[in-house]
Amino acid sequence: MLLDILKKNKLSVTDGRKKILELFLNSDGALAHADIEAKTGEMFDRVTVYRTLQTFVEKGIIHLIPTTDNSVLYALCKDNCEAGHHHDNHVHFICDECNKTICLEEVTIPQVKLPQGFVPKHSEMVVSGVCDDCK
Amino acid sequence: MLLDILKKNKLSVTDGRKKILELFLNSDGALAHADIEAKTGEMFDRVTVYRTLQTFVEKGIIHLIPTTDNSVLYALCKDNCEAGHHHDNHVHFICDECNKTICLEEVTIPQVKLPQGFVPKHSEMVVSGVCDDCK
DNA sequence: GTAACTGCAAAATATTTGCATCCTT
DNA sequence: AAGGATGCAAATATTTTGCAGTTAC
Repeated sequence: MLLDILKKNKLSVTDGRKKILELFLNSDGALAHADIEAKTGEMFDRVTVYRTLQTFVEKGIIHLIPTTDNSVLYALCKDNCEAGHHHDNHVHFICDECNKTICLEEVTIPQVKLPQGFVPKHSEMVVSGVCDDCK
Repeated sequence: MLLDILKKNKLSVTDGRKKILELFLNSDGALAHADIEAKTGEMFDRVTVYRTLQTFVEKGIIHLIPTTDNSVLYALCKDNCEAGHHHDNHVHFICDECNKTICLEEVTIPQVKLPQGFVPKHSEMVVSGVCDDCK
């Protein structure tokens, strides 16, 4: 699974990529750069983490989640994501209690009617509140 | 108008606040810290801009717009926004061409049905594509 | 062997904090 | 006059870049 993903995307298999991808596969929610750094400790250079995340985003292995603070959140894309063409049009949920960000794969972002002249290409939706675990 | 907003929020009227609020009132879209710094030049210290924006957010004069990069975008709240209780549940549009972020006041964020156990408090929706000016 | 990846150092950028001074009320 | 707001300096934090050494294929 892990190796498949890397190979399918023509990425050489390195310790850093394996470890970071594993973190995403084992996480139900989104991860920030800081989360990954915390969970990998001294294993890799901070720069490597930045570059690995960037590579994963470019290849469409992970996608970005919008936030209102100046942070960057990443979450795993599902199988049908490909480079440059993501199908991650699901709603993201941020829990105010535990602060986790969760991909609600089964909740599709609804279409909205835009004013005259606006052409939509991509939509993002973030709902915050209390998650199932914290309620 | 400008003074009313500051007074209504019990903020002392200073040059910085007047100027920055004026920028928002005259802007159809969202502004980043950098935009404001660029438009005010050497007028105020960078720190003052940070603190002013933070104050405006706390008072509910402006609100944050979610982004996928590590930037922070601010937009003016409409009249019925109050501290801690925003009514800014409208869709934001980011134009891929001119890169402007526009508040679509008239487009309300639709409700979505969440999985069992999730309690929604607040929703954000960002649509990107091509805006009316750039098409 | 070669291209790609990593670590290190350093630069560039962004944000926060403390404190003395100045301005608004 | 008093409290709040600002500017400055400096500390932190974050992200990017270049390059030399190492690793995957």
